[in-house]
Amino acid sequence: MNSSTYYLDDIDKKILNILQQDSRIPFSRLAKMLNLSEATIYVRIKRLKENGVIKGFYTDIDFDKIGLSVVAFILIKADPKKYDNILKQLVEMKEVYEIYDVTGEYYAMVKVRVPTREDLAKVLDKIGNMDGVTSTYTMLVLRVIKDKKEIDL
Amino acid sequence: MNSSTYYLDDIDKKILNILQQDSRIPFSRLAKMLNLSEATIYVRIKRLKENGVIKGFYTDIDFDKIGLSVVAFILIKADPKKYDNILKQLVEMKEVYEIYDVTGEYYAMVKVRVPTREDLAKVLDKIGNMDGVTSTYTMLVLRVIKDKKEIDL
DNA sequence: CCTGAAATCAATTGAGC
DNA sequence: GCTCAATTGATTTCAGG
Repeated sequence: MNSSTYYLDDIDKKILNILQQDSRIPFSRLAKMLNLSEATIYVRIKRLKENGVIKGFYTDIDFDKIGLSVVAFILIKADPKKYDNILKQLVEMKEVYEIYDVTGEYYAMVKVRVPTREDLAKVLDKIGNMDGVTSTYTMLVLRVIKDKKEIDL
Repeated sequence: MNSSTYYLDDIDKKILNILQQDSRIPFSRLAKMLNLSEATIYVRIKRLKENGVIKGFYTDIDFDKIGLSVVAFILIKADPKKYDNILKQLVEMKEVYEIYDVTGEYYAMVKVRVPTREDLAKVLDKIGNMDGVTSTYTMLVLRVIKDKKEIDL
């Protein structure tokens, strides 16, 4: 619980649970499932969007199917004075999908996604050669065992 | 490029680019944006779903706003003979959102999400005490610098 | 905060090029 | 594979409890 925590009642939770699994479900079906009017569903979802609880409705694409099948996590150690600048460069890279500031001996962890291993090698070179990067550690993803995008409310 | 790679033409790519950012956009708007009939958009999206390029439509929820604000990545070293069993247990844990088999000195990387640091401590205890887990390394996420869910097609 | 009904707009189907 | 037109179904608004 923190100050920005938004209270969700049971109806909100049920709506969100369903929308997490299928954002294109018609409000009319949601209304039937929850025994409420369409107008209520409409107003609830509108409010959840306005409050920022719902950040957006996205489409999940099979990256393998479109030839982006190499995924890796890279841990980065850096000179603290140059860290901000490194982050800026990482943010700009289209192969970099996620960047986290983390505790521990490494400063940042990034997730990259590329078509081939050669592309990964290029990305590693680029990151390794950035001014201020003192070392990197790469974990190539061999298999995704679990990837749960939704939360149980 | 691998055997399961599915060919996307320019229209598919444009449709996917837009749907990635807003899965609830009306087909009628997509049709206008791409100068095509609604029926064409309809048929294209249907095919992309049937071919598995579109895996689903989901809703992105602000985890912070609902009180799930602690995120960590945990690297796990394990006895190879007991690894499969460890994975099974990790898959069952609701706090574990992602599990990857990775190359390098660690076997697996998992992403966990919990309400508080105490909850994280409990999860770490649980994983550390699983039969066959020889060591773990935890990186608490301090800040999410980038989290790009879509891909540029 | 909810519903019901009206009005507007969108998804889906099928004939035809 | 596309369009047009018709049908069905969904979203949005608003008056009223």
